[in-house]
Amino acid sequence: MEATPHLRETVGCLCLAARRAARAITASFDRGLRAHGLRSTQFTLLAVLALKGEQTIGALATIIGADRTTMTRNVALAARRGLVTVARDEADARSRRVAITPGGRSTLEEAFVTWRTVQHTLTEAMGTAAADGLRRIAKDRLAARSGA
Amino acid sequence: MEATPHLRETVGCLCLAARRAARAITASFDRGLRAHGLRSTQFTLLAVLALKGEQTIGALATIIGADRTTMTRNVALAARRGLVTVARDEADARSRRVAITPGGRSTLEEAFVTWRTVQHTLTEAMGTAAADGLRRIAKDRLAARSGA
DNA sequence: GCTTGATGCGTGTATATACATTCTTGCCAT
DNA sequence: ATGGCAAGAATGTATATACACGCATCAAGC
Repeated sequence: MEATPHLRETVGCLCLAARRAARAITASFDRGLRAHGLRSTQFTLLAVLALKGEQTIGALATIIGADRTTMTRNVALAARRGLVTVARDEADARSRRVAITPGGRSTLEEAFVTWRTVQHTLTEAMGTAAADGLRRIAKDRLAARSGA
Repeated sequence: MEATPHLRETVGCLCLAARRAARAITASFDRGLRAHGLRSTQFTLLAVLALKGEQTIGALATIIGADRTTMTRNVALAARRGLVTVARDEADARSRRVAITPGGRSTLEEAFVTWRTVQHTLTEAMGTAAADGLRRIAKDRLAARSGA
C-alpha cells in the first residue's frame, strides 16, 4: 500500500533501539531510586565520585560519556542539593574540582541497595550476554567519539 | 584507599551503559541528519508515520517507547515545522490523528540516505550481533513496561 | 611583560524526557 | 438523563541533553 517499501529498513534503526532501551532502563532505575530522592543521572555521578575520588567537570564528562556542558548543569544540580561540592583547583584556576560530600555518600550507600536490586532484575530479564553486549557498545562508542 | 569497595559493582551499571550508548549513537545520527534539518527523534517519528500511516499520539508513544506527554511535545514540534499534521479524530474527539505531510515525506526520503550510511557504519563498528542484541533489549524492555 | 593560541568552564537557546495534574470527551450503569 | 469513571491528550514543572558562543586562564614564544 505504501509507496515506500525501502523505508522498512528503518524498523531496525539503531538510534531508536538505543534510545528506547535507555528510556526503559532509566525508568526502571528511576522508579527504584526515587525513594532515595535520586535519579539515574545523579546516582551515576555520585558513584563515579565515590569510586574515583574528586574529578574535574571535563573528566566527569569523559568518564560518563556526556557533553561537558551537560555535566556542568548536572553537577550544579547535585551541588545545590548538597550531594557534592565544587571548588576551584588551586593549581589551575580554570578547573573545578568536584567532590562527593558525606551526605552524598550516605545517600549513595542507601541507594546502592536499591540499585543492586534493579541491576540484578534487569540483568536477568535481558540475560548476561545482552548486558555485556550493552556495556561493550557503551565503551566502544565512547572510543569512536574521539576517533571519527 | 576508598572505604567503599562494594561500590565497584556500579562500574557495570546498566543504566550508565544504556544512556552512554544512546548518547553516542544519537550523536552519530544527529550529526548526519543535521544536513537535512532533522534530529534523531524527528527522523524516527517521520519514519514510523511513513511506514504505518497516521497514528494517534498514544499509539506513537507506544510504538516509539516514550511517554505519551513526551510524544505530545515531539509531535507539536514536528507540526510547527510542517513535517506532520495533527487533526481531531472524527470518530473520537479525544484522539489526535497525526499524519506525515508531503514535505515531511520529502525530507524523510532525503534524510534516509544519510541515515542508511550511519546505520551501516555503526552496525559495522559494533558488529551485527551487538546490534541485534540492542534491538532485542529495546523490544523486551518495552514489554516489561506494561507487565511490571 | 605581552601576544597568541589552547584549554577548561559557564550561558543562551532549543530540544528531549517524564511525572503530576488537569481538561475534555466517551461510556456505562442505574 | 445523568453521575461517575475511564480514556486520550495537554500543561506545569523539573531535569537531561547538546551546540554555539563567550569568558577566564594557562602556556609558549618573543
